[in-house]
Amino acid sequence: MMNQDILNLEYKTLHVVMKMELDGVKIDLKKCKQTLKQLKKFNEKLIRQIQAFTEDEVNLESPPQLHKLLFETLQLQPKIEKVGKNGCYSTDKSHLKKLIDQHEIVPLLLDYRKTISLINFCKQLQNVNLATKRLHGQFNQTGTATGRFSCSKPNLQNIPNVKLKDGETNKLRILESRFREMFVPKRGCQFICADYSQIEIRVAAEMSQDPFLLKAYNETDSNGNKLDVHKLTASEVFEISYSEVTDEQRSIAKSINFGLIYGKTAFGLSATLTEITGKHHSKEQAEDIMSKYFQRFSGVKTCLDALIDFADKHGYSETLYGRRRPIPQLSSSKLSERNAGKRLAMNSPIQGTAADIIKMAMVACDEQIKIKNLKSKLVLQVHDELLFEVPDDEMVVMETLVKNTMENVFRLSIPLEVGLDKGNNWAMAH
DNA sequence: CTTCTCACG
DNA sequence: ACGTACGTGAGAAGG
Repeated sequence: MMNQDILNLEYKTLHVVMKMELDGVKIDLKKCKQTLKQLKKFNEKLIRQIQAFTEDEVNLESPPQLHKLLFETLQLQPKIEKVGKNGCYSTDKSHLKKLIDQHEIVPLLLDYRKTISLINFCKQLQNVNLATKRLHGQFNQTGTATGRFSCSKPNLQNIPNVKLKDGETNKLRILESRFREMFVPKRGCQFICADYSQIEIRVAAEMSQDPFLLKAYNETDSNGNKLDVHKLTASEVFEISYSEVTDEQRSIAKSINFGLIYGKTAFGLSATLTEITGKHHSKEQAEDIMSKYFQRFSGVKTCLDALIDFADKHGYSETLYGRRRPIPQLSSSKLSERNAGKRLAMNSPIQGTAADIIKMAMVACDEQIKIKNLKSKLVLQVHDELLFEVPDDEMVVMETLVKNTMENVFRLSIPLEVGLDKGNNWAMAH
């Protein structure tokens, strides 16, 4: 059963989405073709290098054949791993990285995978509509479990997002960084890209009313600068002063903050800690950090428990705006299923509330554009981000319109913050 | 049709 | 004891 507020929101959103799909987005086909050519060349070279290690023809797209090549022909030693359903060791990126020192073929395989993936993106982006010469993805408004959009034919919500650091020379990274540059505004226009900053953590702060989380978003440091939520978390968990937090400690705190949204366990956190620090961290060490976290952020703990209780009692979870998601897993007889249900009960209201908010923002921005008789168009939505195609003479008014509308569309006890970028392509580089 | 892998938030 | 972080779509292989 759908709540009336949500139903109204969806009806209003429908018109905005329809226009977004019909308008589509312009692609720099020249850049796309050029990149495809370079990727193909790069890919052929990798194939030659890889095939040199074996006499057999190996289909690198086949995990079973790759398993054979690595662990039988080349005798690599898998690390503490179990086999999958087809009796093979996993050969995905994270597992290959662990084997990187064992054989020079491993980095080549990683690059090969990357080029194949990027080549497919190139092919998809070339399928522009013959009449409009633009790309028209389908934004599916219904169908996801949480209220988010999905996008298909092509999926415009998973375009590589790589920002190069100064002096980066890795050729594949450079090629990968071009993909958002292929999305360009039409003549006489610029893009405005507006994204909500940490919207899910802010929703968690709102739902929990946890004093420390509220403080992170409501208060400033002694110099009047905005606080960094991950840094504040680190200072609480590691019991040090805010200014003493190291980059590594901040990065650990960040993974805790995101982890809480997903119902991460101590086991999962220990793996993340090992990855971040490069040193082994036990489950017990992770448990220590988590218990310290929930001791300090006790409001978060209470909130997550309440979300589980609510879903247990009703059989569904609910967002701040009343969107529901049934969670039948909670009444499963299998413990692992029930645990999965608990994670959904914690995550869905948070992810779903963020989805509600950006739908409201899409509607509100569309209304404002109409009221002011502007020609600016919404061209993409990527979960917490809106991309507008804006005529040059509307730039000034649109910048404030978009930011203000998005930040004020739904009032929380903490501010919603929107980051705004403009440029002549989606990468906004320079 | 299912499994694996990989891109995004 | 159980399995281990949520939500998506695309492409390829293998059955």
